[in-house]
Amino acid sequence: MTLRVLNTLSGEKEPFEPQDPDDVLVYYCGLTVSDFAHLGHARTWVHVDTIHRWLAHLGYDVRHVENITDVNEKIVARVGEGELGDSEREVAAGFIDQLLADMRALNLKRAEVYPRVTEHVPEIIDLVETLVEQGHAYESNGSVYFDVTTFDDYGKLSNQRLDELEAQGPDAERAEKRNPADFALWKAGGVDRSAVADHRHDDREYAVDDPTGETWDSPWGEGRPGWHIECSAMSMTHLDSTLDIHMGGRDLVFPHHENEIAQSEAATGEQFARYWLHADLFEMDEEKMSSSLGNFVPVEEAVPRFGVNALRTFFLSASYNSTQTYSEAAIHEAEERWDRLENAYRRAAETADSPAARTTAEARDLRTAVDDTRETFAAAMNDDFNTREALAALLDLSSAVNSHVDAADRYDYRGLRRAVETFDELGGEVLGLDFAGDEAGDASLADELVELVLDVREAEREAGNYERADALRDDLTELGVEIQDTDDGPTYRLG
RNA sequence: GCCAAGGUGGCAGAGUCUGGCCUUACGCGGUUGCCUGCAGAGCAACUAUACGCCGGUUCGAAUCCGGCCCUUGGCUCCA
Repeated sequence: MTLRVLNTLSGEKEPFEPQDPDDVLVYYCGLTVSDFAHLGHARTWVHVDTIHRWLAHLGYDVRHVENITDVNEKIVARVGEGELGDSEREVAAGFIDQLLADMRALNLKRAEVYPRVTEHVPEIIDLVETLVEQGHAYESNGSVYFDVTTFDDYGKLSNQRLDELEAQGPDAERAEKRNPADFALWKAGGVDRSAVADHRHDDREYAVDDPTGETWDSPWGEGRPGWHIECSAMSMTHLDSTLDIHMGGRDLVFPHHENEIAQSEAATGEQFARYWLHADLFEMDEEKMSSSLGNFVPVEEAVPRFGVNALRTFFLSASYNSTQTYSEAAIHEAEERWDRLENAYRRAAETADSPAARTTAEARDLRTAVDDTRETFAAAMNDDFNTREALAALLDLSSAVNSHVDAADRYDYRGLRRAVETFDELGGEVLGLDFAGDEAGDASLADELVELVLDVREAEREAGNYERADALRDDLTELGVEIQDTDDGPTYRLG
């Protein structure tokens, strides 16, 4: 069973074959740090993370690089607000800290490296020089532009035709360009004032009227890197001239990724990325959620509110390559699904530990269900990362566990253990759900106290004092301890 | 205008590439029964024959072909 992925480059699902059979070189276009990350970013992250996890599960050594763009007119505009920092670097640093915290909160696997533009200016200048020497780029007024007419394949990713394209970039740039679709590799002088003005929020006061961004020396004078060039320079620096997988949001296909291909392939003469995977966008009221539209829910707010497991389940309930819409009802539904999984997990783990559990020759129903789940799950993930079906497979296993525990008078120890392992491996390792989270940490004293209260409650129940028993349960519930009575006695979960 | 993705039951959302073995996948919501001192969790069943519209191909189409309508995204910073 081989992995097949939808490649934007061909528009088709293709068998996945990395250059090296053991490694996968993954580059993910990360954020520009001019604002807080929102649920739209979170959704893409979770899918990229799950793809990473599945590749690792298949046995590949995943070399994952994810850039952070910390040079941008929008960041400079934030400097002008005067509250977040006095320089482009300072503002960026604050958002980067938050970004990394958000990623941890979402239980994302760490990338090998998170390269930043400010740390790679020499590599960027080298690459631009190469392109100028090759005749693919030209200087104009101290800026350097890529000449799109020198790259025959321009438009192959987004199916754009040069003569249909509208001019890129701010007005001031256009006069300097040979062709309307040429794009800046290097921008002369300081920050583009008109671009900064565009990014300012109208309803804010500006402490600094004329903020400036950082500039660097270059063969063309003082200046700043263009938007697209950093991804080419950094992916070549940290990975290779040819990537196996390049991922990003659908909104980056054009012009960002198209331009990355042009400048990279022109410079190296090699294919830039073999597979392009694009995550579709997250919508809010039939509009994409975005910082610039102001219609976003920050990750920082959403994680504590909904919980990381419910959020991941929510995002994974739709394909990475289809759009998804924000709605509290939908997130609530995902929370219910997650609860169902977690319930079955605990039930399987607890039942396996009960004295009535043993391995018998008969009653193989659960083991069969586990095998089915693993097979269905793998088939779903191998079919372009169909996470919704993968979740469905685990939910089927949940049903099987529940039916088994409800129906059997002797529990299948091995089947229950295998169910637990499967939840851990597929739900935990691959989908990034945290089954053990509630029991982790130093809850031992809390556990003992809860058990003490439950013992008292059991005694009251046996004595028929249901009012006192229920009062204890209510009190525990209020403290965030959920109680469930089962045939084998009460169980609880610390909220 | 050009390019791309999509329109599936009350909601959400797979399936479309590789026509039938597809089934209101999985789940949420609703109803009923079982279990329970109660609650929760769970189990069983039900929720009138859904696939944007119109044609076509086919023994057979959600799935293929043609046309049309609508939505979203990109062509300006963007995950």
